[in-house]
Amino acid sequence: MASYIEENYLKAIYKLTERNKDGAYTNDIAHELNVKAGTVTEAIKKLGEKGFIHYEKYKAVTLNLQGRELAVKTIRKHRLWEVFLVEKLGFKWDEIHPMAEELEHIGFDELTERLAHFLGNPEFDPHGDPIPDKDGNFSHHKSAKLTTVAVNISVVMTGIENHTTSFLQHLDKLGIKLGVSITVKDIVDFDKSMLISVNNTSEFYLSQEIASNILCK
Amino acid sequence: MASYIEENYLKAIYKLTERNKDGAYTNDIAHELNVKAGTVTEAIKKLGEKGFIHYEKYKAVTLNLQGRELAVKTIRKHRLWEVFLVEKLGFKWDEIHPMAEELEHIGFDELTERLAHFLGNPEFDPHGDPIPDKDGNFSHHKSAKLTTVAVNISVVMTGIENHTTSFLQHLDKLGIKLGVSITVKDIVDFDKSMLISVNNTSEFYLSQEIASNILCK
DNA sequence: TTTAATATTTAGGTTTGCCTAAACTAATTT
DNA sequence: AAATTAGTTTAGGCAAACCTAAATATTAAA
Repeated sequence: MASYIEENYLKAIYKLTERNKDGAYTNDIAHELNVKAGTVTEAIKKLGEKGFIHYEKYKAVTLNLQGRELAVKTIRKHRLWEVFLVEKLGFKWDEIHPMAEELEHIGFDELTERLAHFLGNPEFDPHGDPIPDKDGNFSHHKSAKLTTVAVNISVVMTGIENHTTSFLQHLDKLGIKLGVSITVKDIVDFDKSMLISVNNTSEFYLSQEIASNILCK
Repeated sequence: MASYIEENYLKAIYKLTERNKDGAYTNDIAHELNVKAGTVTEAIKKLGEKGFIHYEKYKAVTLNLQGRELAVKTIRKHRLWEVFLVEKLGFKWDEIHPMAEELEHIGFDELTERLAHFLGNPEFDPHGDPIPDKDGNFSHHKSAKLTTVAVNISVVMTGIENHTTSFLQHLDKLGIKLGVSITVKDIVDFDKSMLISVNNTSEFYLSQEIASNILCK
């Protein structure tokens, strides 16, 4: 049995380990969960004793099998609920995170699987992130950052690398959402900003900062 | 802000106060929540300080406006989620309580209202219990216990007074569910058991104990 | 009305999860 | 290699919820 809070630690460690293969550092976990470093130390020590993670003093922690399974299951639930909130309840993609953050801790396997079935076993959530199946396997669309796309090439928007509300709302305002076609019309030499067209209609400049957070294929 | 646990105290007090207008007693709350009496004393003392209930030493506690609103809102969420679980995910009425018990604590008004709308603003949950609207008003079907129905009278099954899994499963086995028509064919003088027919097809005897937990109109 | 039984509260402990501040370890710079 | 800086852990505290057991109140019975 893992508590609500333990699940959040495992999720944070999972996320950080995706970026840095070595594992997750105390300070980074603390920052991720908005707690202080000392709190993290005692939490990860206990998670180590309980067999969820590999903990050694002064080293980055990594998930072991049990911990990874729980983290992935929590991510699965989070993303399935996000699909529910958008597809069934009509929420927008920038509104759903806090709700999914609570719903993800409801722990009944049968509920999760029936929810998945009800939603048509979706493979991606409303932000384009893959939803692991019940065995923990992720679909993979081999997408690339918009910044890697050359002039005159058209691509399809498939995801984002930044999930903040302000970024999501800005994309909304620009008409950029999952599935739209983006054509790179020009790349400005000076600042690497891009002139793009969306669905061959609207045309505007996009800063490199924004473009680098948009995934396409 | 009230925690998950505080909401459960308020719900328990609400439930007990429905039965006994004087209010809820420490021991009864303890029994309802599976905690010890001493734990309840400190909990209700704090709920009193926070302004959710009226607490006086050695007296039964009652909800004040704020506490009642929160209790009713929690009941609303519980019953809406139960409708979701049965209508959308296909669970049976005897399986849903534990899941709803967790879902009821997800606290986003917008989510609750959209869920209600998605479900068609139901007035009753899968057990026939009324779902309060967003202002806390309950629909009322003026139903009576099956034991009060006379011979040769037909009624419609509208609810239950016992929510245990075993009772629900037994009703399933008998084909008694919300909406079926029940005709009282005979009442046995000896033990007040009833010979009934369900939807004018199957016919069998029902103990007084069971009949007294079935509501009809 | 005194006693006995029942219910409630208080007191002292535990665990979990958080905090701050001090102590320690590791990494980086000079 | 020594010293400074950055990161981690330890220690001592606090609040929420729970426990058990002892002390009080209240209620019911003799």
